[in-house]
Amino acid sequence: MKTVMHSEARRARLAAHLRLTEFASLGELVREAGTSVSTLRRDLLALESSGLIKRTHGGARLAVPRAEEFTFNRLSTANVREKEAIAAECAKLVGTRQSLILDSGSTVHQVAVFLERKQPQIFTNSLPVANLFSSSTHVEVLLSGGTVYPRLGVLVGPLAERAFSEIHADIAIMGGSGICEDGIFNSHALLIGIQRAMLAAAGKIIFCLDHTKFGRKSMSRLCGLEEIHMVVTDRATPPAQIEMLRDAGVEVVIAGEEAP
Amino acid sequence: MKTVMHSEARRARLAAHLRLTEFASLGELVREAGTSVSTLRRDLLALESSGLIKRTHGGARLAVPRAEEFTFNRLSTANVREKEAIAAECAKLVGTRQSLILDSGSTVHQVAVFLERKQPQIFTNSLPVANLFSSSTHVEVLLSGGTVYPRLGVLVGPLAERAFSEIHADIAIMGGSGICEDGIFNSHALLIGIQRAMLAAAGKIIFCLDHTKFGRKSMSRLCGLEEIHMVVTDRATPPAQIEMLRDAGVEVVIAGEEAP
DNA sequence: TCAATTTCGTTCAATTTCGTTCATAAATGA
DNA sequence: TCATTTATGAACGAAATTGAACGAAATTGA
Repeated sequence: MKTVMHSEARRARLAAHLRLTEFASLGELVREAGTSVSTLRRDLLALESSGLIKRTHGGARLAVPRAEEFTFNRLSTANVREKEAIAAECAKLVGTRQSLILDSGSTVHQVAVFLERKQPQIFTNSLPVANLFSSSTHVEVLLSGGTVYPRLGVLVGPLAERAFSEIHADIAIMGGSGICEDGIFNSHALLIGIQRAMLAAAGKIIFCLDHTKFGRKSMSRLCGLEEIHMVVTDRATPPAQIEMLRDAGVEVVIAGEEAP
Repeated sequence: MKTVMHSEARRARLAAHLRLTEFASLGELVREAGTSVSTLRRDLLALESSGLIKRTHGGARLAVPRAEEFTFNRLSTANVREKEAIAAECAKLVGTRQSLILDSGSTVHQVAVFLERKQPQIFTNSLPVANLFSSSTHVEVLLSGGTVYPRLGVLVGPLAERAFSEIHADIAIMGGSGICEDGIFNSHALLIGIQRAMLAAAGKIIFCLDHTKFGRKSMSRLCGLEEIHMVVTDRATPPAQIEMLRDAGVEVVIAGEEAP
């Protein structure tokens, strides 16, 4: 798989990534391009002189910002660092051209950012995710219908729920607001029905939950631990909690733990 | 399979590979063609002089990148003035708290911009329209499901079609690419089915069509003039065309005619 | 404000790729 | 059959790309 990518292809890929994310850090772009920092800098220079992007300290951003869309603002989301690590790790679990169900929520949205190269087929009720790929030809996005929930850009209601009850996907990548030995919880009661339909429609269920979600319950219980297959979290999660999950038969992946 | 391929066949194969991958490195192309680097270079030279591809350092890329079929941003900037006038006029036809079906397309998108104060309930298959009301609590947006059509951000497919067949709205605000005495036409065959469902679901049907659309037919016929109730257009539309519409029983509103 | 860290831009050596030339093999036509 | 044309593969110097190093500039945190 040691294919050397050449400048044209690399730059196209970088441009695509930036169109997707609006802004990207150096490290992110280095990972995306698979080259050294020097080369990446030269690429960014070229893309900048072509007017496509603007370079910034520590990264680059799209020259012409995308139209106002539902999109998760980096600054407005908490624990960006951890969520990015979790997202990158979770994306590694996805194979090429698999069909995925993507939950709404900021962590899962982050996962989507890393998914383009996997050329997945995505089912989602998240407008931000749909917007992310609206200009990508490599990713097929099927949006459930539903009423747009203001500010979050999540599609809710019976239309959304029914859409998921009529499909099947290889993997569901989910989020939640709390996890403990009693199961997984979510704070939006409106979403519970939809999430249950998502769980029922997927062959494999992965939850992305940062350490702040552990040991917490919130309003509505979504499902028990026995219904899920895998949890991706960060290093700050207490070992006892991880032990508890593994005892319950849940596979746990910890982002940022080196294992070459 | 170790047949000596003739240059023609080889080049066709290379072209096909590039059409598929957009970019390809030398090594990749050598594998594809099964020749030495020298011969491959000569092939690429020939393909380049035929205008099909562009050679790059380390490989080659397609001369005309695919998937850039139509970016209606540029096309629409030409008639922005007219479209805005039409949109403003069309928005005046909408009452407070009515339920609306909004077609995809740039003109109808413009109408949506003027609709917020009417506090409408909107059914649409247009991602840009949904995004427009991202922070508005006055507008309720119900998005049809469907596959996201790249670049345009339109939801298409059976899910979208079915969504509209199950609802009813006071008014449908529609767009098209051509209108003449035979009816209304649209260039995207994918959308025809959805638009028909929209028409069937609305009590009143308004088409927004600037003067460039008159007297034109395009690929697919959407409906006859007897099925629609109103057309909003601009002052540059020939009077004969307007007369024709009125004779057919269609109410015509001309944007920018009244003195305020 | 100052110190520590990160990022930037430049230079330089190493590698890869390009274009040209040359020799050989196959195909064509007399 | 032989000469001529065409296609192919290899070789080699020139040019471009790449990755690392290092001092300068900017950012961050106290």
